[in-house]
Amino acid sequence: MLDNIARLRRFNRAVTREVGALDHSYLGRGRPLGAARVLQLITVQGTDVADIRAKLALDSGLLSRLLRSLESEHLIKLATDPADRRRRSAQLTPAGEAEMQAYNAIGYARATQTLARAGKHPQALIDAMDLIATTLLRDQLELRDADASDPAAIACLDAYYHLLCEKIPSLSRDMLTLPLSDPEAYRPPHGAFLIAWSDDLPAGTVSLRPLDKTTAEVKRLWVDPSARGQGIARRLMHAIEARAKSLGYTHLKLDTNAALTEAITLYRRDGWHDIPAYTSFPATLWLGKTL
Amino acid sequence: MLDNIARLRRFNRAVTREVGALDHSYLGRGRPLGAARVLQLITVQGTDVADIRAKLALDSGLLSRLLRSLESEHLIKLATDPADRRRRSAQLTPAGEAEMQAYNAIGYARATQTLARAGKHPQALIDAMDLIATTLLRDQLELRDADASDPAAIACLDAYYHLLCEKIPSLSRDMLTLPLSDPEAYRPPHGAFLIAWSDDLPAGTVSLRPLDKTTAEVKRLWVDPSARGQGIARRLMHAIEARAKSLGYTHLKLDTNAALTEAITLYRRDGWHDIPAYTSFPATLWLGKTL
DNA sequence: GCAAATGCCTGATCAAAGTCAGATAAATAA
DNA sequence: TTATTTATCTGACTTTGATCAGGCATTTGC
Repeated sequence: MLDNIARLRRFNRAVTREVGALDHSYLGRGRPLGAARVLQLITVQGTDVADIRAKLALDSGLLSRLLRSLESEHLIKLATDPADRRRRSAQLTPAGEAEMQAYNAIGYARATQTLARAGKHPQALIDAMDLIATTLLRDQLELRDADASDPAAIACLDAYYHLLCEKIPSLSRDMLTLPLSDPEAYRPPHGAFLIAWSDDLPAGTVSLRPLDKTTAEVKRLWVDPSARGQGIARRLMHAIEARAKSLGYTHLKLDTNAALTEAITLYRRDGWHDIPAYTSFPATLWLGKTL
Repeated sequence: MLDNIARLRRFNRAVTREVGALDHSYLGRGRPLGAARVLQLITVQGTDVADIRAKLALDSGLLSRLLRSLESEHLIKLATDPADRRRRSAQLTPAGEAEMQAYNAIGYARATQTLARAGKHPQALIDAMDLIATTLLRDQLELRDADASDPAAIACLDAYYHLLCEKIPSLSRDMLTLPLSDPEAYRPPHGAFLIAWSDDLPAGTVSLRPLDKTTAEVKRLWVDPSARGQGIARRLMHAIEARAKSLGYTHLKLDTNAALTEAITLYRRDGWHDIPAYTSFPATLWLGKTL
């Protein structure tokens, strides 16, 4: 354990250097770091000023000035929120978009440089970073509704299918098509599609579709490998069960494959019980739960 | 690749938060961060002011003022270096030591807290951190001479023996004793013991002991698992060969076990060739090289 | 021996970031 | 309605960190 502390402190020092170097490179565009950080949170669609303040933990006075300095550079436009006219939201101008692109290019270049230092095993470095990011952002995990046809949803499902094919040898990737043929089934008011976000990366997903008036089916529970062991699957399951309840269902079903042992352990521990088969291959196990 | 960049940037954000939180907790002792950072580099034995400046990349004027502020708090004493009276070195006073202890306690507490967030697999988190730290500090790796009876050397050898026992089933840990029975053999002017330091963590080691006037033996090449794949073993071997040469040897020998395949690949690629057996179990392969 | 370089110190100045006490306007609760 | 809360802005101020030019004592190179 003592040794672990030494390792952790070395990590802190190494990463402080790295972050410092990144910050320094962000200064190359003649703008203090604070302003650059604020700019990077502003989107073309418009970002709530309150959101920025919360994310960066800034004093309202300081943020106000930073925003005005960005406005005087014509990078953003400030507008009052029509719904609540005390609130303001910041919006990127075309010039602001170009400036963002420039910052992204810097980040991209530095990231490439960092990966190049990984030597023979760049993927191992990325995996390690993922694990750390997911762990540190654990309490920031956010479950949000998505549409089954969103790019993020499709990316999750693709990863999920990939995993299935690895675990179930007799299953081949071309038996599973994307996007889903029935996205409508996963939309309100009868279905749902939840994504668990860690920062801006999808870490897991689960979905719900109607079977009949009182019964819905839980489909495609998936958690990114780098985010396992943190209870994300359980959070997703609890969320989707709560959603099913609020949509008026009284019974839930799901089908799974005996190869997915961790998931099955989770289901059973959460009160799911065996039911008769209601689907075919690749399903080999069928579970139900009364809400 | 694009996805990797997104992952890397998420890592940056996660870790910036974490480092920021640590920095913030260091402020709890009524001293600006700069002064705290300087203080943490100063030892009871005395630290060269020039070293501090190099490590923190500080302006000499700024450092001078920070040192004086620490001195006025009676935490350090400044003395001119007797060997070069332009140089100065800073030394912790007892009060300074106590203050350092307090900072260490803060770091320890935060580290414990971070590890607690790792959930079921804290060791996986530490391993990931190690991999990242070693990668990022790759160009800061420093080879330094050590004594075979140093605690750091013994820790390295212990890890090495552990690895040997894993790789060679018929070998048991109690057949290998520490500390070494012949530390004298690894001291100048006839032997050497090198440790590769990544920040303040030993990442690898190799040693040299005399066999006769013209021949020395390379012993115990080891690289920490978290630091593999970065050419550290090769750097250690090249350094020890250069050292052997400068000590006047013309021939090198080593014994190893067929189970240590990566090491053997390295030896052969670096011009080592088979020689007759000159030791017994656990050795199963003997190599030589002419300098 | 002397010029140049080195290591550190001093004083002046600056930008960035953060803090705080109000001011203003809008929304909300009583 | 009125009082309170909320979201933002403004102005005054401070600390921190950084830069730069010059000064001084010492060491090094020739």
